[in-house]
Amino acid sequence: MMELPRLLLYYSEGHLTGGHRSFVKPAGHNTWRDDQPITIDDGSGTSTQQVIVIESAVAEAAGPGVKRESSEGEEDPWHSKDIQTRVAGAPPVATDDPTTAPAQPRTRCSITEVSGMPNAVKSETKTLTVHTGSDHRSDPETLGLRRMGCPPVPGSEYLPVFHQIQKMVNSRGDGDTLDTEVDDPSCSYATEMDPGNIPLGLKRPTDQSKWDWNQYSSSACSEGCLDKKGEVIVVDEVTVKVEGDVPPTWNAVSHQGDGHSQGRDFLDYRESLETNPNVTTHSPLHALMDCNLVSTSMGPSDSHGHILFDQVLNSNNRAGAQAQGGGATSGNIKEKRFLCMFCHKGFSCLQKVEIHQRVHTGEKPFSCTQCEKRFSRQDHLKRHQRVHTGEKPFSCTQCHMRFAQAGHLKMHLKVHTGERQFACTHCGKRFTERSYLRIHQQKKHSTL
DNA sequence: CTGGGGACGGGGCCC
DNA sequence: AGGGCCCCGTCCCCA
Repeated sequence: MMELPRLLLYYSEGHLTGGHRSFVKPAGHNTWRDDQPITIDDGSGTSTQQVIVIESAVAEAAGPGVKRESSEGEEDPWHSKDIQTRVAGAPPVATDDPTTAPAQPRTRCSITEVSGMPNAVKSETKTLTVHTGSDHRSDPETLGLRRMGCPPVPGSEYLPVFHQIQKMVNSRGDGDTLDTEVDDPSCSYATEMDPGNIPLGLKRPTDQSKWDWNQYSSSACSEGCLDKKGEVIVVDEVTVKVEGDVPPTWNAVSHQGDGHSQGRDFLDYRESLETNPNVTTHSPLHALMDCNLVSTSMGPSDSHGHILFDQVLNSNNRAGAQAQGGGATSGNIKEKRFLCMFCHKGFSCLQKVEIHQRVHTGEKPFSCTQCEKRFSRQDHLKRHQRVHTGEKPFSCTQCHMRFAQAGHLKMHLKVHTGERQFACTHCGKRFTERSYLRIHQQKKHSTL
């Protein structure tokens, strides 16, 4: 059984925070490189944030004024069983049958029209059902992409398409049709999405093992999509109950490691789903992924669509969820209720998880005006710019050396103190830095 | 080879 | 909530 979740859907249109910028990776490049020219989109356009509150999500779902039109979707064996975030009273609309509907959109799309909001916001969205990975595409036809000259790309990643969708959403703020804003610069890559013109790294790899997460993140995330920050799905707490035990893979070790490997796991996972629509998985990552896709389809989404499961998303799975983040969420879960959709690490607030997710997406919204270098964080940019200004605020009191970073000074002070706290366990040799010790051990004791 | 410094990524915390 | 700072870690380059 499950109770009726109260689902809050946030998304912003071109919402940029803190100097947030989108960036458009040049076509043909699969990874971000510092030396690559990048088109900066300051996102000076609309920056409205819209909130769709779907209360109790019963049949009337979003309540008065909100019309929901569930399209074909699919039953998710896992989510319907284990997560049960599905709206109560909204039984599975359709059973996923890849044999009968192979070309069906794999996302359940709907049009949510929120009345009472300025401009009578209409938004493309999906039902809030969390689907399996085999259900993570929006229907391009439903979304009017064909009319926009953006035919669906078989097997291609859909995030840029969703960007299109978002643009449509923007355009529909005035009640216009979906086909507006075709001249929006962000649509420029729409043609790039054409199957015949899509060397964007969006092709699906034939060999999953060779699939580069950067390829995904840089293409799908940077293809003009990054100006769509802030969309959030918050599965509100308390009302969500979860049935079933923690899936065995919930604590799987496969989602550990560095960010890219996490992303790769994430992608490989989805890849497997795409290549095998019949695959049934129980990975929570899967759930997160699909949630993301739900948010993605809502409009401004991108690969950074934030899946923020509130603290009791998995009231029964908390232990697993805590373990999942490598212990990152093992602290006060109430304080870290925003989960990274990639690694499930918990953060205390939305912005933190947004920033953190750049680890996985590779997004670097902050660019140096003097050297084109880009940074994921503003303070990193500020710190970097000391390279250009020559500013060295940190001075040694013992030798008048100056440093641009506090850490440099701290490290330098060891020269004076003679501190060598890192001792080799093999030969006893001591070093001032852990990295020195590590290198020493690699070279001297690698055979041990 | 080692030490020193520069640069940067990421998390946590404070204001 | 957002910005900034501190801290830690890592990598790289050079003497």
